[in-house]
Amino acid sequence: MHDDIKSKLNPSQYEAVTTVDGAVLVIAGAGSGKTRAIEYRVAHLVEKGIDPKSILLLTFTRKAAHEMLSRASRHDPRCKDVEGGTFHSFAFKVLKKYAHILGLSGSFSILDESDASEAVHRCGSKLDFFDKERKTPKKDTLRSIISMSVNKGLSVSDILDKEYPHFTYLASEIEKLRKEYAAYKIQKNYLDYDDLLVFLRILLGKTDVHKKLSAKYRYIMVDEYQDTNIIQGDIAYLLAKDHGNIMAVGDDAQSIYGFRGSSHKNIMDFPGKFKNCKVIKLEDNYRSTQSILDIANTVLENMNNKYSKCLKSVRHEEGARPSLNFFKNAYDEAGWIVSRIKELRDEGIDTHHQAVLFRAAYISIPLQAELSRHGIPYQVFGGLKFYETAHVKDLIAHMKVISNHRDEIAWHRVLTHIEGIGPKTADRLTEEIIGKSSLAEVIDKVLAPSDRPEKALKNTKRLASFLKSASSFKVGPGTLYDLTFDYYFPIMQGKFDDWHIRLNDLEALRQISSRYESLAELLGDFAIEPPDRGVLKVEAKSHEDEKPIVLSTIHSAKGLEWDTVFLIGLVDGVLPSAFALNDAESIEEESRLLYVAVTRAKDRLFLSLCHEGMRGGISQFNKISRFIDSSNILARLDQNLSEEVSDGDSFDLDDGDGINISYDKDSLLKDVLEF
DNA sequence: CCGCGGAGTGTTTTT
DNA sequence: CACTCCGCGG
Repeated sequence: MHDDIKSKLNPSQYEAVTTVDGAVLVIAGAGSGKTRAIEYRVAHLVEKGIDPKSILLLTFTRKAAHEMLSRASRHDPRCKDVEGGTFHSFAFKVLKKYAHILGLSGSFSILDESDASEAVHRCGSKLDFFDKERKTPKKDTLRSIISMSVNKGLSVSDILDKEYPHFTYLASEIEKLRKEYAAYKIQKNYLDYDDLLVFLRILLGKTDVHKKLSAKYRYIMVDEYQDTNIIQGDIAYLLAKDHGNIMAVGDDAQSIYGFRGSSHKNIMDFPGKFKNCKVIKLEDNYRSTQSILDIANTVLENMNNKYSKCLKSVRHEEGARPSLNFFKNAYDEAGWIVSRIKELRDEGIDTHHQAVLFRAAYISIPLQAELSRHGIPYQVFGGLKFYETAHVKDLIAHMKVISNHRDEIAWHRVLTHIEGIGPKTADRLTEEIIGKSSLAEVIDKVLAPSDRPEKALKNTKRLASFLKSASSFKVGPGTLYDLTFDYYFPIMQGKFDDWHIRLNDLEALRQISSRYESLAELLGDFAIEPPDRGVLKVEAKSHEDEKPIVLSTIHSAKGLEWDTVFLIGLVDGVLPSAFALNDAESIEEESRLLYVAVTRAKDRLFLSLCHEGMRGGISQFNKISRFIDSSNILARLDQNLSEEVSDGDSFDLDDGDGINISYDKDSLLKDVLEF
């Protein structure tokens, strides 16, 4: 192994890998072999005889943790016992064990974003916050204001000044609401995503739990450190302060999570927090050709905050010049990308070595349609998760009330799906339900009485019998799913016109459920480490074993790389996002996002945009992104107009000149109605 | 009090 | 375009 290390790493990587004790900050430019350094370091520690269970690897996504540990396991199988995960999943695990120290039950439920909004709404109603006489923020906005104040460590009024100046007059009331919401969650044994971090910090900072944890985890590693927020930074510090063995890895130029409170200050302050912190820089780029890096470097150069980085390719290849491609509309663009993908595939670049990246998931919809049309399988990362869709949330809510019969948010959802029961009755019943000591009692005492209208009665009975069979004998999550589905299916058909499409998601949920041993585990994982939206099944006749091409938001593409990258939607309002245009700091983050996107490409980079944009149903002319429309970037790109690049694949119709007009409106209507 | 239909609104990124 | 909010009829 040792010779292996020396031959496979450059001197800086080698130093990072072989520094075992003390604090180390690794500043790693894009493509500089950061993942490789972590992979080898984990393997090296284990080889040295360090117990893998005493190594903790905190990453930003579960995917990243999994990737690094499975790579490390190839060097030494013991590496699979290393603890790895996101801050949130780690917090979940620790809190399950130690929540009682904070006076909380270990069987808390996790509120996802929409649950949290519901909860905020309940608290607001209780405080008579929603006054019809005045304009108040919606529940989602309130939740996000409160969350931002937690994650950025600022007061509600600071957040309002910055993000919602028109609501500043409500500052003290929203502050009150924030407190009410916090109290509500503690009382109901709910934790939202922020609480996981906040409570872990309290546990580590104010109790002796940090002693136990730092005795257990002797070696801490944190990836993507530039994307941690203040709370996460504190957690890392508290975990490591007793022994000082911590390695943080990051790149300040790739900080793209400012919107949820990440702060590049963490990375700057890191060396000051730990004595004798070693700082190692990885600067050589192993990934991309020089002409791709030239674009990346120019993006950095154009920013106000200067980053000292200048990426240099060690591949010694100029490579193909990246191109900028203009299209009339999204369909032309999609058609062109699909034919280019096929071309490259025929040249031997497999589709899973290609990726299409975008700022926001909705940008990719026309492309998804085009890929399906051509039978090319694809997988979408980022954007709306399938667990956030209404039908999946519905089904999960039914499983939640079985897991925790005091989950009032889940009950409310379940009850309002019964015909004849509306929000008011649901509130009243929920109130009764949470006073009961068991689900059986709920079924007998609350759901049985018959003082309701005929229709509601029948449906309540159906619910009661479903709950009885689902809870009366020990059913595993798989069986429970089936029972829940049988109950929910007719409701779903009534609620959604497109229920048949939604069945796909439920099928995915069925498969996931059947893999779990316990319901509590399923629900916990579902909130914290949600599965990605499944591969879209496309009948790929000629290329059956073809791996899907990745379509991903730039955020979700972090840390990954492909031979060929298509970056679409390079217009003002998309990248940079319309949301960021008023604020210099946000604009900077958008341009770091562009930096992250272009540095994902190894060999080929295609930038594109289309001029026909839709906003709120009104079409408008899209302007080229301000980041691209600068002479030093344009000079490095080959530019193609859509006429030159379009091929025979898209529809090419003339305007029908020369065909006799044989219809008037009446005869058209007549023909239409015939069918 | 429920549920339907019409009007209005705002639209990112993730755990 | 999709989701939420509001007002009215049953």
